[in-house]
Amino acid sequence: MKIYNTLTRTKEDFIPLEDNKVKMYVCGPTVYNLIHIGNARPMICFDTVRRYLEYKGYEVNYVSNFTDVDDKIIKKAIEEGVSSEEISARYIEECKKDMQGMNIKPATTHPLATKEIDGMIDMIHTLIDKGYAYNVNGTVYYRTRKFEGYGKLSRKNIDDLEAGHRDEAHKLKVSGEDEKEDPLDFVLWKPKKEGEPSWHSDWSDGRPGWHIECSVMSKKYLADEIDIHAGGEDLIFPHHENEIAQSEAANGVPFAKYWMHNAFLNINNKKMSKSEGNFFTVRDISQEYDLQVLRFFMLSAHYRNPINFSRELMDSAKNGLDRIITSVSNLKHLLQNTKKSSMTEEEQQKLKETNIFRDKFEQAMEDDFNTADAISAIFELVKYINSNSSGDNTKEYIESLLEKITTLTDILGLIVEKKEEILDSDIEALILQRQQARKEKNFARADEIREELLSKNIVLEDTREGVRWKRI
RNA sequence: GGCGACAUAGCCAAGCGGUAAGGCGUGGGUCUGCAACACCCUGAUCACCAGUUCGAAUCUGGUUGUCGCCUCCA
Repeated sequence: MKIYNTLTRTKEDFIPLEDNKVKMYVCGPTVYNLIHIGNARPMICFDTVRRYLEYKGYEVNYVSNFTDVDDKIIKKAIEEGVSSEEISARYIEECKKDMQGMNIKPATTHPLATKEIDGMIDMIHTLIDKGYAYNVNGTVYYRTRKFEGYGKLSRKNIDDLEAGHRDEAHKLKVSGEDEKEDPLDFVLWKPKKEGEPSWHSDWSDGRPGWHIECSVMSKKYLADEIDIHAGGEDLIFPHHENEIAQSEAANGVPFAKYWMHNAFLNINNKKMSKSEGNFFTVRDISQEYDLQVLRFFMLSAHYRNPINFSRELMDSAKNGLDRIITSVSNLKHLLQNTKKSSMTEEEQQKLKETNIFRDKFEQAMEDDFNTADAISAIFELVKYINSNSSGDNTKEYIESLLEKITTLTDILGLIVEKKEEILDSDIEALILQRQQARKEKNFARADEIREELLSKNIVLEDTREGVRWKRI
């Protein structure tokens, strides 16, 4: 299996630190609002990575945090006149609902920054002791130049960073800037301002900087050295660069073996932002589409390529996903009509042929999780199934086909089996009435009933094996 | 200014040196009482220029264009 490692900018063979185990950390959202569809991309991509690793037999310890102390949370709390905890608790709940809709597995652990303050204080002490950090009037800074490998992930030259101050940014002097030994230094601990949540420390009553939390949670719930650290590409600098500086200086071992970063999701080729008015939450999208469509859409491109989001592309994704769902529901429908008997020789042969699609799927996933290619293998399997299954087949054969395809869709986290829904008895009666009318060639009445059911979002499809219906 | 990514049919998107996967859409056909589903058929020489090679969408150099990071941000 190959993984593109941002650290080396090459695809590398994946070799876990511990046999059959994977320690994986994914930077999670700051919970000050409903998550947006941009937040959804890393969640979906790396959930899929996890699912494939598990399919391959690895035991995955998957940790993803919620950042629940932050300027934006505090701001929102002040606006609403409630506590920061209330804001973060609310949006963690909402986030979990969205994740469920997108069929994202809960992490092994979802740590909260505010519950890990002690660990952060400990690590900051270690960094100070080792000379990598210093306290100025209650604010603790990381001594960036002291860390030799600084810039190795983002490939930034430490001197360019200073010289390259952008014009606008230059004017915005952060308060406390003058206290730093070096403009490059970043905050590990800052004193509270009036009304802000705070914790006691030797330096001041205050709160941690953003970067330290991931270093600490990764260490606590995984290990000093982990296999995979992932997140959006914008986190490469400064967030992940700083995490490396903190963790490696404190722990004395490499932080993460593989760094994975997903590209952005854009709207009309522009970065999504509130000021542009092209901002969508996952909740917005769920009003109009099943979130499975969003998941399928995200996976239809490689995770390292930027993707564009639009209604047209979502509609296209919906139609594509429906093709897979239809094929699966067709198999389930056949299952109710096949005679129970063991597979014929011909069927066994055909089943064997489907292995090429599974192999193609795996090859795609082995190559840095090429989900776009993996999906094409699923479509080829769909076509094969549609052409090689009918009411004449045995139950065992149809069941095997069903298992083949759902194994693959499960890896991508796509739910393609619709729940068995009980039809209301009067709807069932209408379907029977329509069948009777068709038998009597009273097609006008038959169409009338179909229209009536359509108005209730029930679509009927007449097949050789009887009437199939679905909700739309 | 520094660093980086990308450019493949109407749209989306694989491809990583050997003569262009897949999906959506379009048009035609088969099946069907009709419809839907499904199936068959239908489309590109890969931004441009130059080079390396027996051979390039795939490698090198250049041109043009789009985007991202360098600042909170998935």
